[in-house]
Amino acid sequence: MLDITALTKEDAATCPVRSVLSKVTGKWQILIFLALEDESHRFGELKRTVGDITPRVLTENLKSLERDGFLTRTVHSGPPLAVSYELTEMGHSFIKVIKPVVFWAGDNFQSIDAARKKFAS
Amino acid sequence: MLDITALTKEDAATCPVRSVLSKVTGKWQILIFLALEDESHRFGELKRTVGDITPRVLTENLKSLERDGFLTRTVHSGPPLAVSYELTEMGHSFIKVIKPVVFWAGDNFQSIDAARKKFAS
DNA sequence: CAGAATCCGACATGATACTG
DNA sequence: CAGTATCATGTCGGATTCTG
Repeated sequence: MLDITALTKEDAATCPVRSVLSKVTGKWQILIFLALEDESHRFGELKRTVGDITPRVLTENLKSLERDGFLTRTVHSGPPLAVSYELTEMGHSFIKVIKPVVFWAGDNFQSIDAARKKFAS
Repeated sequence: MLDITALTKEDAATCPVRSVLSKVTGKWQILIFLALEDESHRFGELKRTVGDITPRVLTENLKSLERDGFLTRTVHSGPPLAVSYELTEMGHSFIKVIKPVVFWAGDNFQSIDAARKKFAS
């Protein structure tokens, strides 16, 4: 088993596992990762692709991911002003381990739903 | 690419991916999973193993994981009263896909930390 | 176009005290 | 032992408005 004690009593800034998990614990990050998997996108494109996200929240998420080295932000001087976001090598590496979780979710949602219904009864 | 539109505009109750990710978005669930990976544990054991978690929060987490079929709760009539928690087959299946993420975190934390320092400058 | 500023509400967690 | 009950708080996301 992993050394659990090494993961406890630490905040997200210092605990490796929590630091990484925090990149997908939000409501939108996983969608951002998937949107950027194959190609870079501009701010507005991301906003449309991801869905109902507000610009403030999108900016916040992108800044967090950029800050931790998962993606890069590139400004193309306008006008019109354009800013593109692209996954880094680390971002691509991360998506490789997180996608199985996404697929697992698709494969097992029925079971989870069944468990919920059973538990309710 | 995955069909992102299928993942948007849905709450955690109906979106497969978010429903599953919500099992590790909390501060404690991953620790609970790892603690139960090799053997079942009683409430008090879990509390000590996981660390500074309060009984209220531990109960809440365990109930959520039980409700969705990741673990089972077994009452052994006392006295003394004993309640043991054990991963289900689905729980074990899930830990298989989530552990690579944990390992990835250990392998890449240095890079994340470096990116943070660089970004700050 | 790509954000920033401000205000607000919801939910997860923490602290403390109590119980079958 | 294994929880439950209350109260307090902090962070994340949502809505709205404004700007280089």
